[in-house]
Amino acid sequence: MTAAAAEHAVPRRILVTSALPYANGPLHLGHMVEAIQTDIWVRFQRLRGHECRYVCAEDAHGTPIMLRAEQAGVTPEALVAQMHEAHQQVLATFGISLDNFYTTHSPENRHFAELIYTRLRDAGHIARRTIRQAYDAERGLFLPDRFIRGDCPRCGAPDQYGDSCEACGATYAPTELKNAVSVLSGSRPVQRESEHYFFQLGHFETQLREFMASGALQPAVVRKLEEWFEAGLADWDISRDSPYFGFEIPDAPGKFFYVWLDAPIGYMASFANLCAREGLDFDAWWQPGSDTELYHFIGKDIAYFHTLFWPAMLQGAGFRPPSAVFVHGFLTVDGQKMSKSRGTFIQAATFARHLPPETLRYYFAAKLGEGVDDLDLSFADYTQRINADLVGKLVNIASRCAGFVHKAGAGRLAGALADPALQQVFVEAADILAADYEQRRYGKAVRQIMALADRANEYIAEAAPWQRIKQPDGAAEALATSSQGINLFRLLVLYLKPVLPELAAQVEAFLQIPPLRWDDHRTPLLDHAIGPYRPLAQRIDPNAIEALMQDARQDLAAAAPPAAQSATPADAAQPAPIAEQIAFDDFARIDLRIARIVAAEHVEGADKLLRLTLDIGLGERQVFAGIKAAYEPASLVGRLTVMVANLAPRKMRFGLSEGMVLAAGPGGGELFLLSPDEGAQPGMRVK
RNA sequence: GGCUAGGUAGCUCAGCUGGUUAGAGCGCAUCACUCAUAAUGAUGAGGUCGGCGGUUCGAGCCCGCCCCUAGCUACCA
Repeated sequence: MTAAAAEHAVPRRILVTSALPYANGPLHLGHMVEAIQTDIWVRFQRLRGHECRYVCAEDAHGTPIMLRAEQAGVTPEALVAQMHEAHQQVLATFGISLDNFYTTHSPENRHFAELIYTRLRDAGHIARRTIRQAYDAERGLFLPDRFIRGDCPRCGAPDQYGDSCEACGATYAPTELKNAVSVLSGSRPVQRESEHYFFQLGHFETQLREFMASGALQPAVVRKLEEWFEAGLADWDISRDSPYFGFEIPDAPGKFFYVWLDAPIGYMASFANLCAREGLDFDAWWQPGSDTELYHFIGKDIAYFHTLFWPAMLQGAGFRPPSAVFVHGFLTVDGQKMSKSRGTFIQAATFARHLPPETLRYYFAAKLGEGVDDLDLSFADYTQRINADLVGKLVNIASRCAGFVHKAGAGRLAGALADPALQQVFVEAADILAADYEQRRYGKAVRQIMALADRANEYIAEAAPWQRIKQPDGAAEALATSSQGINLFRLLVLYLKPVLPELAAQVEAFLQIPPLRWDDHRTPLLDHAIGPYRPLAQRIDPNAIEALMQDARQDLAAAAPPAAQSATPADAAQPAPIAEQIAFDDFARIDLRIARIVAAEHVEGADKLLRLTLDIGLGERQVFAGIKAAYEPASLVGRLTVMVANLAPRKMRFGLSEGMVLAAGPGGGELFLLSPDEGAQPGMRVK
């Protein structure tokens, strides 16, 4: 259906979701890309007069939640409730117009998870197999790969995750890891057998291929899917052993649904909860062949779950598949991946404390398209764009016209348009803009709207009401042209209303009109009293951005887990807490020696390492030190420092490292080697 | 390693099935205006379209190789 046709057809019934945020951390700006993209689409549909419901929920289950709650000394339910509250608040701050923000730890979700599972089971889509898995005997639970760390079996890099090596990129099974330890207890994981339940995805290949060909997916996603089809559709492990925070599988005591099974079912649960509240007919929306539409907005990282497992689960259990899945890319900040260690990790709530949330909606809208491309938040670009587009050209139109409406017309708009042809240009843009919104080409829509704003400013410059009004009979003309300007402004605000609902509400108040609807673009506002103009948007203060960045860094320091291992360098400003007390004997076991650096050189292929040759009196040792960013090799040669001499040698990709040198600092370029005072000699023991 | 997406002016991005001197906004320069939150208007400078090779009468667009960025590699959530 084309957008133009849709406008006059019967209202569509549309259910929209965005991905469930996980209840183990605050929402960040990456979450907001998705929430904003979804909300703009939802608001657009409603503006057009369609029935559009938007639901989401807290993703409450899984091992990380269980452990985090335990660490905080609260129940998982309490942790989830707390995160739920915080997430809901942030979403509201950004104007995300959810009809329901529910939780996967709910009776409705248990009901649908059990229902879908039993239907799949009874239809023969569930298999059972015994698998071997790493188990933490001390803590009494099975370990996900990410909870096992050890040395990479290929390159020997220490302290790598159980599934892949960050140093050399190798992927492997956690059993292949050398010196593997559980990050929970530090104990060595043992292998233990357990029966798991599997969803047989391969049974649905035909339906999934149809789904893929139906136009429900973007071209890039289809190509990715083809790759997955070629690799073969493997069975999906949907069970986890007790203890696990989630729903117990009905016919399997001690087995729980894997969090990813009940997470998407949370869309249904949230909607069912809404239905109960508002008297909607759930089945009318979810039964096969329903004439309602169902859309999921997701990030590209979870495309697999939403384009394979989810449609297969739905169809296998007798529900309708999604009408489409809309996949978006990731957010980068000033060109860099959002990362805690790089300090580019910005919480949504922190942003909202310093900058108006609607400006982020505008900025994202201006850069979002229908593709899966990543989106960069460049603060310089953001500032420029908000100041130039929103304040300089858009709001300025009202600002420069309103005065003349009051001076020349006592606050009442003229009874006729001064330039019907120009008005018509603006009116005719509506269909194209609607099509762009419908196809999620928000950036294109915003560009066109801003081009129209340029036209409006040109018109006003040409009409020059400030000159007309000085002439004896010029008042009527000044009123006519400034009224025309206000009408152009009104259309621009209408077209931007899905993006800027708050601004639109302010403008509706200023114009003293009921809430704008899409169809209103056909009817100009004539012979109508308007209120006095008040500034509708403020320029971005560069200091606010500086303060935001500072706060973001503090959030990180505050959120840094006080865990024993320090995989990421701590913030320099915030000294790490003192470690656990040890006995003198423990200290005495460490053999520290004065060492002279006799050679230092770059290591071919290593990003961070320098190869040091150390003289410790008793011979030479080779040590690889991760200090490349902080020191020029030449500057090190000849100087004295301190090394741990009795550290077990570590085989690294580039050779054997026989000890380590001592340095302080957060890492990167900020590292400071220790030096002994004058007189120390290589080989002396440090006590 | 394999795969997916991207690499176009200082910045952010458009460029339809390959077709004449590659576009927009911002920024910058000059001029104009002074109604407007120093906002607006006019004019202008600025690009070997990541690199190399190929197909073609003709390539930003097609093909091959290479470089860079991001992501996926699905029993991490």
